[in-house]
Amino acid sequence: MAADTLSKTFAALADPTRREILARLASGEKSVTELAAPFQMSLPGISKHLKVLERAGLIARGRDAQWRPCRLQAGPLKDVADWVEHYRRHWEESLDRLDAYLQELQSKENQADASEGTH
Amino acid sequence: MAADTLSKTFAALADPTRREILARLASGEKSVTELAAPFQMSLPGISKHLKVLERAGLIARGRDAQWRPCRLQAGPLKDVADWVEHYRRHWEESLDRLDAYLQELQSKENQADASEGTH
DNA sequence: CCTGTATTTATCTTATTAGTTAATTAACTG
DNA sequence: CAGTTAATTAACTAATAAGATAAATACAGG
Repeated sequence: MAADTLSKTFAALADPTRREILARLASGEKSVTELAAPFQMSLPGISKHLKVLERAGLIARGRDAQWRPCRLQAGPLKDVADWVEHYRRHWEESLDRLDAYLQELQSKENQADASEGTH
Repeated sequence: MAADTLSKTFAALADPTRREILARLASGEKSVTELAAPFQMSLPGISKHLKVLERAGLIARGRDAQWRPCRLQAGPLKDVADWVEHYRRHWEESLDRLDAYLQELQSKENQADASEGTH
C-alpha cells in the first residue's frame, strides 16, 4: 500500500467488511462488540479492520469505561468524492453513447416491425 | 482483495501509479510505452498495473499492429461516486462544525482585540 | 526469413494483508 | 480482590501484491 492519503483511503475502502462497518457507523457511534455482531469474523479480526479504518482517518475512537466507541469521520471521503468527480464526464459520455446505441437498435427494430406486414 | 466489483475498483484505485495512468488516459487512448514513459518503473511493472485496471473494468485494450492502445472506461467510477455520495452529509456536517468552531474562535479574538484598548 | 519494436509471460523476492487462536490489558462489579 | 466484560496485542499461517530481470510472443518492414 502506498503511503499517500488517497491511496490509504482507497485501500481501506477496498474491503466489504470495512465498508459495512462505515455504513453502520453512519447511523451513530458503536462499540467494537456492537460493530462485530453482524459478522462471522472473530473479534480480533474486526479490531484489525478498525485499526485500518482509524489509520485512514475514516473513524475515530473514544473511551467510555471498558468500551471504545467508534465514530465515523467522513473527511477522507470528501477527497474521494472530489477525486472521482474529475471523471464524471467520462462515465456520462459513455452512458450517452450506450443510450444512443440502444435507441438506434430500438428504431431499427421498429422499422423491422413496421415492414413485417408488407412482406 | 475481495471479489466484489466495488472492492476491486477501490483496490485498483489504491495505487498512485494506477491513478496517474487513469489521469493520463482521460485525455485519450495511449499505448503501453506511452503510458510507461513518465514512470521509473519497468515495462512489465506497468503491464501488471494495466492488468489490474483492466480486471477492474477501468480500462479496455484494443489492438493496432504491435500496439495495444488503452482507453479509459469510467463505468466503475460511477459506482464509486454513487457509493461515496451516501456519506456527503457526514463530511459536510463535520465541515460545518469546523466552520462554526473557527467563527467562534474568530469572534472571541475580535472581542479580545476590542477590549485591548480599554484596559 | 531476419531484425527491431511493442508488449506480455515466467519466475523469483520481499512485503503486506486477512484471518485465526491464545494471551494480555483495562475497567467495572460484587 | 476475584470474576466478568470489552478490547487489544502477540504469534502464526496462507494468500496476494508489487517490483525486478530474463525470456517469449506478436507484428512490421526490408
